[in-house]
Amino acid sequence: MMMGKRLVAGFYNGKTEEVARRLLGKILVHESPEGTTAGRIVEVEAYLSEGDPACHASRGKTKRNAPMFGPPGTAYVYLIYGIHYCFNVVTAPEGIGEAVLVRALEPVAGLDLMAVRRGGLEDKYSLCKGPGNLCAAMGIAKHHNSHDLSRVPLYLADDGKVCGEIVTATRIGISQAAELPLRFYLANSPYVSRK
DNA sequence: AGCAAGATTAGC
DNA sequence: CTAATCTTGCTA
Repeated sequence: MMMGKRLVAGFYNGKTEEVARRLLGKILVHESPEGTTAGRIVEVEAYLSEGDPACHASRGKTKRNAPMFGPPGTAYVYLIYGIHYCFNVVTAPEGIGEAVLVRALEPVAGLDLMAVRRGGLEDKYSLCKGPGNLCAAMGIAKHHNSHDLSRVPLYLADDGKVCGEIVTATRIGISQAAELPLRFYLANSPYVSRK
């Protein structure tokens, strides 16, 4: 299944906010043993190393956030509230702890498998809505932590499709630095978790 | 060794 | 608005 060109290292050049915006419209693909699922990124949030206490890396490197300090294009996957996984793309150069949280996808392949993973949910607009939900639908879990996103089975690709207007907003679900404009989503997408 | 907090979600 | 559920990191 061809989902476009894999993203290469140069894609991550520039500030994390810019890379976050650049990730909108790109495709996340998971070729799992159960089948392939893929979704177009429609909503993201940037987490920065400086002036951003909401960022997991803001208090230095620990066992948990270590992948955030790895090379750009690394996956940072963690369990939140003991129940849901959150999927991030490491964006800053190695040694700097920054990442982009993917908050919503427009499903583009493997919708049936996504529905099964979501417990029979059939509404395509809800399949990958929210960071925990998209991980469930895509079959992303803790064993993907630290994975190199230029390689199978989990990778990012660009199918060349141009995305529309980008809206800048504040991040969801955080208590610190909640006023920073670090959330970005596609204005015309019905798959965004919240407008 | 104990404990509070957490980039969420579904259900009342 | 709250419970569910568990790993991590900080404090003692």
